[in-house]
Amino acid sequence: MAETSASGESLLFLTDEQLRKGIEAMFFAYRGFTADPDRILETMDYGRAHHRAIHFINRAPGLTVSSLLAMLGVTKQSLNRVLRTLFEDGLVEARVGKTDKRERRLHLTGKGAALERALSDAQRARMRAAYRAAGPQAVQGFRTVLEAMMDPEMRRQYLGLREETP
Amino acid sequence: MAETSASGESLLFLTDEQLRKGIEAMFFAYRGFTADPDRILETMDYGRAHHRAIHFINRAPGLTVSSLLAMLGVTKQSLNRVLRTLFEDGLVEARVGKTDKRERRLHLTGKGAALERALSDAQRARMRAAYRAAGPQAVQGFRTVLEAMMDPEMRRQYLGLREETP
DNA sequence: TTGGAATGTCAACAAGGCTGACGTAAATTC
DNA sequence: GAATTTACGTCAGCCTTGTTGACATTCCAA
Repeated sequence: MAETSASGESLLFLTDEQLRKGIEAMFFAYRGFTADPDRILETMDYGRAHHRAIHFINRAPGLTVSSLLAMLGVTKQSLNRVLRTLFEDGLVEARVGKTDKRERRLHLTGKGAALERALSDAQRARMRAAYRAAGPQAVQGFRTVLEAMMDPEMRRQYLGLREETP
Repeated sequence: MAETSASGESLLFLTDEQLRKGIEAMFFAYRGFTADPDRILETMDYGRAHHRAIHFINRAPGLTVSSLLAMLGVTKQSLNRVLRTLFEDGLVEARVGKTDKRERRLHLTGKGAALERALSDAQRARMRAAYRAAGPQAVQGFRTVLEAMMDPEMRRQYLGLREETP
């Protein structure tokens, strides 16, 4: 089929059919992407929202509630409901900001870090298998397309994250 | 940085750091992926669930409720709530199956097709821009990784879809 | 000192998942 | 021809996670 030989300077890869395939690939792949952590989470009383919070707190320990808010793209009320249960269950702790005492700097506890590891191990295992099956070239392309698909603001977040401990 | 030169036979692209980046890329990109249709949908009284139903009905006109169910991976109660509003609003119609009269074959009406076009135009525009920015090579890799990331059953669905009018 | 930022909280609501139970018509099997 | 299975619809109730709006507190900064 001509459609699979999307190489060189032709624009065959931009046909509506190709685009539709990309759309469906995103849909089905995202399901796979979340399936493994979801299975772990449902045994506890947590959902995907908890996973996301835990992920980003682990990723940038000491981040403030408002930066977490910005990354997750939800309202503070929504995030708070999640954070509260994580506090109560002793997975996350908040330390008052040093320079600005209004801020609450978020950190995983040992217990929280353990759950994070379990979740991301599961998710990484799938990602690793996919990467391995596809090869480095494909992975490079995968990341390139995903970056181009983000909203500009999100792309900034994605590219610019670093440890927040000013 | 060494991490960006994931080429050749090295396995640098399989480091935890690379995998984490892939995970976050999926998260942020999926947000962008759904953002444009979501904006259209919220002006009407619809949500992402309606979009998904409409997409797959358009994609395989005449499919049965149970195959749609299998593709979406939700319960019939959940799908039915969505389908009912689509029937009521005259976007989708159900025709009794010819050979098996228990089946309800789903089709978009003109109105439904119009909405589908609006939604997928918006979504394709972003996908097209991303594809164009990334180039054919990257697109190839993108699709390869996504396919590898799906659950096997979903991969079958993804690869095997065709017009259902037996 | 005063305005605004960072945060928490209460209340109410909606979408869209889920389970369980039940009903009906049509097909299939015995 | 009767019994079972399949394809679907529906009622009821529950949960998570998102939303808006309103209000309080604390603290930084001009």
